[in-house]
Amino acid sequence: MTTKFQQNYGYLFEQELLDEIEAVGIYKKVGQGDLLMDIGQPITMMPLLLTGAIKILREDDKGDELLLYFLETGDSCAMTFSCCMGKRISEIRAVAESDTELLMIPVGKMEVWMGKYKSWQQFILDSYHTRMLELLDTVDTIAFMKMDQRLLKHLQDKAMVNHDELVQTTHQEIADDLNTSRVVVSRLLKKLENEGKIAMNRNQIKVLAL
DNA sequence: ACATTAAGTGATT
DNA sequence: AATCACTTAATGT
Repeated sequence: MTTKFQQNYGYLFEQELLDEIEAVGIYKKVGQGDLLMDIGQPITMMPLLLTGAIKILREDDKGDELLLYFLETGDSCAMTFSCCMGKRISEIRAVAESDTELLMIPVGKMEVWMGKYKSWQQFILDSYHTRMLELLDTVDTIAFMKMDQRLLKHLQDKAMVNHDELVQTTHQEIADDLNTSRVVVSRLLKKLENEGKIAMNRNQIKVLAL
């Protein structure tokens, strides 16, 4: 665990901060599909991803989900930052996209470190910035791209975060992530297959056009 | 062999 | 692009 942490974050922080993080951070391992954080839940810890990936979802009043973006190794969750601005309730849901190892930091510490370590402050601001860009990208995607393009992009993203062009999922799951119906996904996937961009089998899709 | 779950299809809005 | 109402195919027990 220590080595994985050093590998991904070692170059970011000074030794003193690294020591503090290792002293106070709680190592956690979660399996694919595990719920890490839900809407309305109080935030007490902020995660630093060591391996794996997490998907961040929003939910509408009817319980329909929409995927916002993925978090990968080296990322943290921007929503946890806002809890330092007074609000301590999560606005999003976080689900493990794959088996994931995390280092959980108590939110109290991140406030203290903001003042104490320049490198930490920089890390938080950078993270916030990249999350913001990710979010803008998905807004663009939802607003301007047609379903077939969104679908292909989603598959490519999924292949990317899992480091595997073979995506293990069902049409229904994809439909949930994109907030559309399974029938539509099935039809568009068939079209993509005919175009030679993907190959399909039950429960798995191979992304050929990366 | 049977039940369950995933995926395909045509028609309608 | 969504929904309905099936059908067909793959898989688990």
